[in-house]
Amino acid sequence: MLTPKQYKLLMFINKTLKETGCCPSFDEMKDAVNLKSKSGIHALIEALVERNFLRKLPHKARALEVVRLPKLKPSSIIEEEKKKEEALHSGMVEIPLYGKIAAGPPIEAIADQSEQLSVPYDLVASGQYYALKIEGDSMVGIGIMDGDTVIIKKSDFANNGDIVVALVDDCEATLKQIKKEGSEVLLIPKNDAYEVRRLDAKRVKVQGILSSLIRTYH
Amino acid sequence: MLTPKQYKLLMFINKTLKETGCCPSFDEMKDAVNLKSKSGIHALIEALVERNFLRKLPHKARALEVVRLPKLKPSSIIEEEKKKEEALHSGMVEIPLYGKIAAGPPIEAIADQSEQLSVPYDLVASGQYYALKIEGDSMVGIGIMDGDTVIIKKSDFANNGDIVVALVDDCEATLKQIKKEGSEVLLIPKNDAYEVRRLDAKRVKVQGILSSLIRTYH
DNA sequence: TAAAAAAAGAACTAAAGTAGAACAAAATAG
DNA sequence: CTATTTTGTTCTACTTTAGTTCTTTTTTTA
Repeated sequence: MLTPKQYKLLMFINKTLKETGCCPSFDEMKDAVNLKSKSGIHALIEALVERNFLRKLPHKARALEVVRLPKLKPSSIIEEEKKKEEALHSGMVEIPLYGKIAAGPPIEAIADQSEQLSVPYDLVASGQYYALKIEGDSMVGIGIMDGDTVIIKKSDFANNGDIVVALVDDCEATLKQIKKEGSEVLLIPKNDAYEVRRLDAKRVKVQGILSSLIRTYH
Repeated sequence: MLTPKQYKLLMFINKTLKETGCCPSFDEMKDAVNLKSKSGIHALIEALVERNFLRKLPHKARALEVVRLPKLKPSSIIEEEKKKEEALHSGMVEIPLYGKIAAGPPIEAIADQSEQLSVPYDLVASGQYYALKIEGDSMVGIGIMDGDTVIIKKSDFANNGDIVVALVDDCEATLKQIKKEGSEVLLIPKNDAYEVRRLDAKRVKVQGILSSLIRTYH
């Protein structure tokens, strides 16, 4: 993806911006990556802008912004750092996309053909998560639309009022609001066209709690 | 992003604003950053406004507002968090979070604490984007709820049926479905409790098109 | 060893910073 | 409301700092 020099420069710019709040000049950068001329910096920056790692305000000095950081480090850099442990590195923002949910087969049944989905880190800060695509309109009353992607935090326990992934009779998974009443459980859709289901608690397993939602248009 | 002078001035303005509650004058600023003429302050402020760190209320004296501050971190923490940071932000890009939208002041006028927001790269692959927090329930009919974060693609043009950020009379920004009828424009809420507004096309400016939506629970 | 890529260097262009003054607009005092 | 003061804007001129472009040299590698 990036050459070692590009990577090193990008990291230096990012570090400087965060540490000092202001953007380094070309001369400062050339020292940081051990070049003796700033013409090389120019080429590196052009490459980083073209690859969408940096953005610069045209015709402005010291006006660079880091857009993103690379997913993969150049292999030479990795080897440099291999001494230091780097176990938790990749896969951090990737969570499994299990499939569709509403009425249908249990999510375990489709879990094997899962894709990975990138989500913002702050949505999945602690705990185990997975994603599901919503199918159907039983929850439109609280703004969960057909086609939305929901991010579910794994949990086998839920509080009254939580929106949960509920597995009924080990064969049907739905997203509903949950309410416990004695030995029974209510699964409450959020759409007047659907009816509340009242089930024996033994038949219902909570598989996770709704944590966030992502929707794309067009 | 910032030059050292710009940074120094921004910090001074921010500090003064927090300590005294009122905005320093140009003369006070020129002393604070060791200038002998306030023309330089003017240029610095223009640069900070252009870079979205400051906002000034037009035709007002001492009426500057700090929109955001560059994210700073002590170098020790940076080193410690470097690997983690990389993992967190891989595949993510930063886009500005301007503020709230619904019925109210124009988005330029809000954004008291415009932050940056991390979003998955594939949501904002091409084009310029910004984020807004939804305030109000005028769009619940299509699942856009109070408190949701929407990601808007910058555009001054929209097709019929698009959900857009519309600026009315340069002073009121809302998220609505747009429909053009001759020289008029309809702004269509998606909630029966609200009425469609029919306005002369000249009064309405499109500021962006709804691109995606993120919601977090709890 | 030749071709390609990276780096260095110099010359140039552009932007940022400095200063002062004249002026326009906003805030305030009377 | 008007006069006065405070504050902000604009202009010119200049210095310094920063960024771009080009050619030459060095290094890499096919």
